[in-house]
Amino acid sequence: MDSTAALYEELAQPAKGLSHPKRLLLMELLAQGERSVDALANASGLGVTTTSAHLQTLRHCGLVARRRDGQRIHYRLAGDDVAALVVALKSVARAHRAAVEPARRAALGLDFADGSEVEQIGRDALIARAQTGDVIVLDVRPETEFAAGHIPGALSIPIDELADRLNELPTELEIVAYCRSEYCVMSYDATRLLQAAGRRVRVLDGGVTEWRLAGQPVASS
Amino acid sequence: MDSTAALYEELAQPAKGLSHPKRLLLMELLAQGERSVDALANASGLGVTTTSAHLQTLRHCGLVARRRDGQRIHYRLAGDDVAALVVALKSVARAHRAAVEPARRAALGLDFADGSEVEQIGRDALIARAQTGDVIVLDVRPETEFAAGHIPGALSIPIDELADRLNELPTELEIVAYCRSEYCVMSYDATRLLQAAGRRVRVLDGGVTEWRLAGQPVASS
DNA sequence: CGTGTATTCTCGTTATCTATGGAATACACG
DNA sequence: CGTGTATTCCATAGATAACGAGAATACACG
Repeated sequence: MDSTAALYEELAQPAKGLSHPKRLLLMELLAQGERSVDALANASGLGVTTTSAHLQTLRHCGLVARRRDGQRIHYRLAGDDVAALVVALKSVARAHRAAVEPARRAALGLDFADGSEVEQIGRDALIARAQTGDVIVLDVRPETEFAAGHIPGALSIPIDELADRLNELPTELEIVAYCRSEYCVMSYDATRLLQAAGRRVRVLDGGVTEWRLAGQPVASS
Repeated sequence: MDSTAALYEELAQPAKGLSHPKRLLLMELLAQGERSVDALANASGLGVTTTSAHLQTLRHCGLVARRRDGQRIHYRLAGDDVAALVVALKSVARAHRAAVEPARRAALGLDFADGSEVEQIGRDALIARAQTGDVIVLDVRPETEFAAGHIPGALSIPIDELADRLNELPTELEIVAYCRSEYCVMSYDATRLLQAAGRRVRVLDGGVTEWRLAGQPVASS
């Protein structure tokens, strides 16, 4: 193998890491903050062994780094450029692959019998609305992900607990729900639940990952 | 397979396309402009059958599009977002994989026994220098790629012909050579040749692909 | 409507990747 | 220093991908 082939072999490695759907899912989870192997296994539905193997692959591709803390090992994205690469990848897929949009609508549950659509709100529009104070920004991700980084001023009610904690949401204000990313189902599930309860809800266009990469502030703890 | 898995399967496809070194090389060639299958086979060193198969793969991944013109079929990148994705991929590889830098230096021939380094010049610095007019911008790619798009005002002398056409370059001006991209060897080969002939040469940091994606003007024909 | 050229298709061989169970390792805790 | 937990290593069977030679297809040209 000549040196040029060797160079392209090296340059292609990160793409190899992202080329498996389960690894892409792991990257999306890691974009929410660092996580241990078995937390990732639980969240992804993979076996621990398989998860570990995929994380090794991602590490050798240069996409993730890890840190030991006692018995467990926490993996994290290797950098913000990696998060941006993942977002760019998904954006290219959506723009140039016809099969993505129906798959997205199916996964997010956007195809209603009555033809209604979930209303979205852009980042800039949300920022403008938030300044007038007449909107509740609702983070429906699990608590650990909220703690690792969220939109300043957002209220945290994980999707699993939302049905039982409806009373924490003032009835007179519009709600804007968000979760991990453009392709995460949680904010859409939350919207259906809240709409059934008679609330006015919109979904933020893009999750906290896109928010952060756009240079918007993120609060933690 | 549930619908979420199906969605990630779809989103990962473009990465699958970029995950093979030869396909990444084809993408780099296509970033210079559209090309027929056998032109790509020749330029990449692959067999025609294999090249065609890789192009099919890239097409199904949504990374390239094609156009029939008589007997031949011209492939092209599916869009500028795709070119940007490829650049971002290479950038991530370089930033997070230790093996990339030595492979790059080996492929570009940057390791000299005397420890000397090739001098680079950034885009902004080149633009500033070009306005004073005391610099020759030299495009050393094949003529067809120059025709498809080049830096305005650049002089075209393909690397193969450079040794025979040295007299076309004024001796009193500094030369800035460029080619396809950050990882393309041609401008470095040209630099060595020109330095041996006693010329003062620098290499543009990034090729015409990065130039275009940075929003700089590109001339064609 | 035959001939030549460019591209794609078919198919078989070989190599690589994935998932998983069980063993091995690393660390914390009493 | 044994026990329990988290992670990685090892071996393997099944699936998928790469390559190239030859056949088939699509088009241009006379």
